[in-house]
Amino acid sequence: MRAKKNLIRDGTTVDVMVRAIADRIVVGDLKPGGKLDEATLAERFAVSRTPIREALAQLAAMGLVDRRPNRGAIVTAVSQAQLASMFESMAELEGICARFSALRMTSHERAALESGHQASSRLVHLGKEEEYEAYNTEFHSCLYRGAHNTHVFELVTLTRSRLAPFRRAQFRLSGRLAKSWDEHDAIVTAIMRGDGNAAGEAARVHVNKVSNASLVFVSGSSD
Amino acid sequence: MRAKKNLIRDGTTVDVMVRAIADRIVVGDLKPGGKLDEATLAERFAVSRTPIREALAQLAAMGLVDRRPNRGAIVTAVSQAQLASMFESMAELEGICARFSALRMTSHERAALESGHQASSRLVHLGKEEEYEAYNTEFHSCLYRGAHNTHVFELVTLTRSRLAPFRRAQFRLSGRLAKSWDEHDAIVTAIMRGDGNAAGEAARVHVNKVSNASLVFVSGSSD
DNA sequence: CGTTAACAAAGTGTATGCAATCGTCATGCC
DNA sequence: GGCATGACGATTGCATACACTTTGTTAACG
Repeated sequence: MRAKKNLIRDGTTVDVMVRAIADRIVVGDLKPGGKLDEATLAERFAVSRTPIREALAQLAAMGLVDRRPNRGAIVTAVSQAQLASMFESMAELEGICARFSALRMTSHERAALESGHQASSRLVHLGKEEEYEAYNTEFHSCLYRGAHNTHVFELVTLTRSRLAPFRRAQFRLSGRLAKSWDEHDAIVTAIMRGDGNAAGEAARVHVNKVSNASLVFVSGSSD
Repeated sequence: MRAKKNLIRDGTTVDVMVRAIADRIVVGDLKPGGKLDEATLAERFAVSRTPIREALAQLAAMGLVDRRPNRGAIVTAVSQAQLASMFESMAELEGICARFSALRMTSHERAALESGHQASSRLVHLGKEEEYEAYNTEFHSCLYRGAHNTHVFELVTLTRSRLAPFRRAQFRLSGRLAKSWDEHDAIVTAIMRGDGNAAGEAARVHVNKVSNASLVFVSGSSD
């Protein structure tokens, strides 16, 4: 009876709701500061309030929504300062991952990283923004995994997911694609040399560039 | 006030449950791998299953419990490797905080940090472990706040809370108190000089020492 | 006319009931 | 005798109902 929905039924209904609501927030259907009415959401997704409540609790734990006791949930309004702090954190975390990757990646991981990186240059020359963005995600994931530190992986994944809505449009900036590749190249090169500090620094520089590119859009669109 | 029940009602019942269950886990009443039966917990705390469920969801988001669909929740069993990765993360995060603190602390924050640090030397000479541990917490909190980065603050606070159960006994090691103070001193000195890199390095060294001291106990007590 | 208090409506928080799912045990077949 | 399959029990997951808190509005009093 439940496996008939058009939604993918990976896990429990709560999980589906979490992703559904998170998507709405990320897409922009639900704006920062907007109230999240439990009954309305329940009706909209044709479920009861209980899974909605649990989903909101999880989203609150993720930081996507704010939940005041007895006063409902609202979409977290991230200030410019908070956003900047998150990007800064991201740069630091990626720096850590890159440094650890340079010191700890297995030969197999190194090979995969470099081959993917070299292959991605094709996407740059062809100007395939969408595909490059997909590869870019994979590239960074490689770094996170290569650090061989489960907790850092968690932290960096969490931060990245929170920043996802704001990172979307950065590749629209002219020349950003090629610059991104060059920055990746610096990271890969340092990792291949086993130079942890250089890799970390390169990664920090890279993310800071991305941050600036992204903040341009946000500052233009937000209040 | 709303405190008509015998229980202290700080916030919502769910919050109380979260803290209560988390306490049980931290204290050791609930051992890693132990099953968390919703009905049992509900009866034990004299509430219904609903707030227990929400509490478990939050605890799962915090990482203290694992929740398999339809199979209940169990206390997260942290492996030695995971624990090491968390301590390592902690060292990196504290390093970041110390570096930022060196560059960004206000004069008022610097003064508070140094005066507290100097005052703590008295606790070391008197061998007041309990009080020093309390001060130690405050010392590190100063660093977290001094970094002036809300997201890093969140991450480091989260990690610290997860490590709390394992950090408990470290000050029992002989001479750890004095060594801890010396390490603090190196951090404070670097921050006062405004030397970010030195402060970060000193903080990393410090936390790594703490990690080793703590892992000694864990390895001795765990499987 | 402004301020405050009380009431009403809306929405969250909690409790309980029912359905679906998973684990276990027993029985039958290979 | 061992393994697979089916049924039963236990526990989780979801839905609904009710109680309490909050907030906005209105009316009365200063």
